Amino acid sequence: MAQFVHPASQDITLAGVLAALSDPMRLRIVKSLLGQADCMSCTAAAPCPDMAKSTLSNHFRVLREAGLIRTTKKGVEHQNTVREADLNARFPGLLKAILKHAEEG
Amino acid sequence: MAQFVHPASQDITLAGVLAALSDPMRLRIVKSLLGQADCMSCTAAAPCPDMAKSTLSNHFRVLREAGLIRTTKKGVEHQNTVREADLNARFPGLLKAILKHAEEG
DNA sequence: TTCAATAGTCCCATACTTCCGAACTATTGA
DNA sequence: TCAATAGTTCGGAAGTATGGGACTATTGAA
Repeated sequence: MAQFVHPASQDITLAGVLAALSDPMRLRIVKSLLGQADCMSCTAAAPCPDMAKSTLSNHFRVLREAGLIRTTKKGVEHQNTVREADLNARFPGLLKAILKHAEEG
Repeated sequence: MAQFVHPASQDITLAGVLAALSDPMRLRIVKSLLGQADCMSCTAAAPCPDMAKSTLSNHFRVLREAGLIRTTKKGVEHQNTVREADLNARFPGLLKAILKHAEEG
């Protein structure tokens, strides 16, 4: 899946993670993804239906480049998952501590 | 001290806190402030000596408006403290979880 | 096969932020 | 009263985000 840029887990930075999650839309995307056991397509995880496709795509790119999610292509959809294990290995407890406080939904 | 804008603790938002801390310089400022028992002036907490005064001032404004620090004026200096109690009341465990991973220094 | 539909990405113009230097304010101390 | 110090505010240049439209890739149906 060389078409997507996924940083190695040791390259995930604290500032990068915080910057990625500091956008309420992206926080909601990550929360959606964690709520699902399975992968989700971009549109399925979209925080609001009226967001432009390009903007949504951009948010996913930011999350990917920050190392928060991994995207693989399956047919016409892209499957996204939170890189929970990598994140917990790099910054133990951080993701949980942040998402605990993300608004209910 | 009406000259500074300090949000009420219930107005502190998760996105605001994350955005404020997603800048490495501001993360270092907060880390410096927490390392001190006492208040610190802006320049004393400055993350690097060659940063423009206006930039530093702006970082402190962002931290203030996000509710991370409180600033009071004392003579020619401004005294800054982290609003630890407010933050812990609003988002228990968050500040600690983030700063635990901030680079050593 | 070809064609339409679907899911995302890429590109670009506009709008918003951030950074810094310079000018400004406020306080202190000589 | 004047110089020095600590920050703030302003304005322009550089960077970043947004969303519309064109583009690519895959699927499923005719």
